[in-house]
Amino acid sequence: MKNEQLPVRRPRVDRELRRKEIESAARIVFCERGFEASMAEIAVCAGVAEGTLYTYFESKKDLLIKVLENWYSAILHEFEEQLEAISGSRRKVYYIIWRHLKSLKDDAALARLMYFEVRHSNDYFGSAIYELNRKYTNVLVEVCEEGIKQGELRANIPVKYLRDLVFGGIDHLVSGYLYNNKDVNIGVAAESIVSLIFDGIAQGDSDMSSLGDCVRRLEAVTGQIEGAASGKKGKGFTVIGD
Amino acid sequence: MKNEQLPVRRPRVDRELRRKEIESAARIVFCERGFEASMAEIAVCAGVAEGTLYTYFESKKDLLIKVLENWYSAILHEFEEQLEAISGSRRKVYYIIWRHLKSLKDDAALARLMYFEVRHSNDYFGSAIYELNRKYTNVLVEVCEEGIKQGELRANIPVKYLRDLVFGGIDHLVSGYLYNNKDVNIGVAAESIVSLIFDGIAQGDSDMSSLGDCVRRLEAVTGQIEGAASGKKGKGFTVIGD
DNA sequence: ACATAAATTGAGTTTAACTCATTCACTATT
DNA sequence: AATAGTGAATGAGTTAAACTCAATTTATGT
Repeated sequence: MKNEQLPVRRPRVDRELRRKEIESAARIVFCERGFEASMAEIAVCAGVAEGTLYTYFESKKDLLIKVLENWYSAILHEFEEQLEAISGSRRKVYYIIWRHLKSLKDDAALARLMYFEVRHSNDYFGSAIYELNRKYTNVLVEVCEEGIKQGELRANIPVKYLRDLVFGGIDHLVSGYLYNNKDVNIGVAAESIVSLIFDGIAQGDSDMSSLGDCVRRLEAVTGQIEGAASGKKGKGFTVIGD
Repeated sequence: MKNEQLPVRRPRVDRELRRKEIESAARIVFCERGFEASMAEIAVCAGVAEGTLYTYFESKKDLLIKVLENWYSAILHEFEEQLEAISGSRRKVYYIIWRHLKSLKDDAALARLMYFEVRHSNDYFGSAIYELNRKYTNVLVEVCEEGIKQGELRANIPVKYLRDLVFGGIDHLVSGYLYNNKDVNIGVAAESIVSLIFDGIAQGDSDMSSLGDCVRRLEAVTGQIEGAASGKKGKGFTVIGD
């Protein structure tokens, strides 16, 4: 007869509790040592035998994916919540990009694992975390469609391509930084990307574009005022910059 | 010690020739079976013993990287050659994007290996193929800088970010297709990306709407100031700062 | 108390990359 | 032609870590 994981009826230590224990041990070990970390190490950190891990998770990769899932779904939650409070397509898009960059920066170790181990592995597509990621990136699509409806954005934007451009671009941008812990100024990065996306690179009407610049500068100034008023320090998030 | 039977055939060949033999055998096997392919299989295909592989290549990954290097440098060569014949920033950028997409489509198996196995592995950065890739993507940067000089493109483009956006975006776009052999219409994809990059997504057709947009933005900024004055703001995202 | 179910264990299995002492093909020297 | 020297080629053996499973321990229902 075989020992398989079954619906919990009579946990010695509550099964969900232990699962959480293992997940948080794994998070710690993975963050410290990357995917090189052995299951033995994780077992030690969680205070269980190696074999036990396999009664909770199918494989090492599976365990890693669960860890990243927890992380990601927390981000997604905050993400959707905050976005509601922001008005204007450009500001919304800016927030999406900025927040995404911030997540990657704040949890660089996890982002690194996501990027290097999961994102491009064969079992990523179709996984729960893939779906999470779709939902996450789709927020941009929704914001754009709303912007089109409001007349803030041109009607014929290939929205799906835009999504790939933005999130793929950020991946590409950040992966270099993730590798050797260089610092990214996420404010500058976000504004650069937004300006590319919104204004394009073609030489347009110079009056108009300088007006846009003017507005952006005003917004930056506003931020200074606001920051001073609310007494917030606000480390390094500049709307404009280069 | 235990080498008694020797049904061995051992042609001794020029070292560079044999290296090429192994590389092309590896290319075939990797393309067919992916990185799952074992060194034993590659050895059989190349008609040598497994150990021999290790006198030419440090590791399996090293061998794969060499295979991809050959592929990539051929692409790069054609790339630079063709580009000279094209005039106009937009047409050049279109070609870069289109040609890149075409390479990925034509050699999907290799692209897949590049994407899933090499691109995000730890020893990618600093490798020769990384340098090749830099050179490759830098062509876009050069084209843009030329376009700015010619006055075809706006002067203040954050060119590095543009590069990440384009190539990262394409990666992102294609990786989905690479996974399940869906078809991509590279013409449509290339044009969509070019239009995004050049024209942006902002509504900018008429002077009026552009001005209206500016006014709306200014109003929003004013609102920020007012909000700041009343001191009300959650922990959440503010347009500026955080 | 006892039987039973299930959680836990760690020694053992597996698998494939990688190593290295040895063999032997080839060349230069006599 | 014989011999020695060089280094390419070999494949059995090593290793390391993910994963398995029969046995063990512990909690619970009757």
